Amino acid sequence: MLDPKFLRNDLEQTALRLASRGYTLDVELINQLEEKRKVLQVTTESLQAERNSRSKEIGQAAKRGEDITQIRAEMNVLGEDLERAKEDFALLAEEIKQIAYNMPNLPHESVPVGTDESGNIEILKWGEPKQFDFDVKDHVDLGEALGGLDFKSAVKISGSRFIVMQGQIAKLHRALAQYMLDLHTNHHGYTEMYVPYLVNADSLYGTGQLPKFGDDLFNTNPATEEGIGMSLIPTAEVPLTNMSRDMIYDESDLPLKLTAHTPCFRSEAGSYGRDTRGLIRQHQFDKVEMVQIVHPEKSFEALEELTGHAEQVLKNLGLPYRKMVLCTGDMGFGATKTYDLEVWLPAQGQYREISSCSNVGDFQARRLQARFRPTGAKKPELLHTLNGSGLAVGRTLVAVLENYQLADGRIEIPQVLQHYMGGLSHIG
RNA sequence: GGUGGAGUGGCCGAGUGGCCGAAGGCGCUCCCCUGCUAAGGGAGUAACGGGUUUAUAGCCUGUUCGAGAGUUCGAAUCUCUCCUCCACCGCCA
Repeated sequence: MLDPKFLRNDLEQTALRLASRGYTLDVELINQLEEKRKVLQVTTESLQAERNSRSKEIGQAAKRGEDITQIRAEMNVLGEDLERAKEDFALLAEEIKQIAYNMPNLPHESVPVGTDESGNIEILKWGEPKQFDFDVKDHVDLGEALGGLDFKSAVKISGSRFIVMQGQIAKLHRALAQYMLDLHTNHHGYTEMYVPYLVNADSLYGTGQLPKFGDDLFNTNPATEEGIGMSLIPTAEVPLTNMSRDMIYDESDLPLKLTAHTPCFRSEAGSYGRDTRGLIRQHQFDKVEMVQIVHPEKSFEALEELTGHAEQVLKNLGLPYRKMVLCTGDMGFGATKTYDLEVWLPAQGQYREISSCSNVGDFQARRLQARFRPTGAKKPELLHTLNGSGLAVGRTLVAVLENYQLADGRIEIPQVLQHYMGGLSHIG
């Protein structure tokens, strides 16, 4: 959620910046609503103030033994007026809130302007795509031939966009997650977390999945804003970032750097027909997530650092990748700036997203009421939150299978993983 | 799942209809006293929102005592629903 003050003071400017990411802000409508809001709120509150003070008088009069039937009759009338004003105000406030909740974050000045992914800009390329002297197979063929990827069983058990892994491939998948977690905790300063996979609606509002992106979630019954139902996490960003909800940290506690390995569940509504083959787009996939909760002045610095941590995983695995800065039109809802890391997939002959690292600024923190008290200061201030995949485990498995395949269909195991595979150097 | 108890400020804890945004204590900040340490004395110390304003200063004002709804001129206090925690019983990885 944006600072409501933007809606009052910097409306034109805000509209302009939102337009760069394809969001049209109805300036005139908001001006009208704000005008009404101001009047309604002031009248409501002054009625309230009058009732408060006169109710106090009644108490004192009653204590002195005076007759209060007259004044109580007046208060009944005032009460009705107040009731009406309150209702009108609540209605209007709700309308404004809906607009506010559905407005995306403002992009940072350094973000290139564009309408879709074609406007993203490559920042760097790391590693050379390997030249194969045989016809490369994709991860589906490789995994099935090795008996490690079982799409048929997954369809039987659950449906499409699920996977059953078996044997050494299942172990390799686990090794990847393990390795990432160890790297981030031992070398990058993150605290390992184990978190719930089912979360309540408050948490989803906090990180911005609700109200706008409810269709992407898997829910338990009845699962609505007010309901008791819970949702499966679409990313560990939700539980990790919500750690800071309703908290006031000491400045000396910052930054908080959290990481967790969790499954992620996404309904993928609206992506029918896209990436139907293989592990690229699944309803359930594992991810090692990094979250940082930082001082507002440090968040862009932290974004560079956090992205670097994700890059380090790719480097250590020897997987060629490129780093993209997303343009205004392709960024996620809450992001002020996002780097995507794309790994080279030889079978597709292209780079595919494997990590997305965003500085969310105070956008989530405002909803979360995630604050800190600057040393020596009285007033708490909003924190900034960041999140990034470090990395998506399933897609990393894809990348390892495809990049490390040998002519005979075996898979070489990257150096850093061999220790996690009991010293094994090859699969198959 | 059953029965009983409880949720109040950074923390502990009082408070059964108006004098309560809330006693007292701890903690914290500032000041005084003290040769050092320890002890002592005094003052201050919730968050969020609206209006006014150059102002995150001041002033006016609203909301918040687990959440929501209700009763009432008036609710931390009474009623209902829900959530959470604690104890015991049952069940269980």
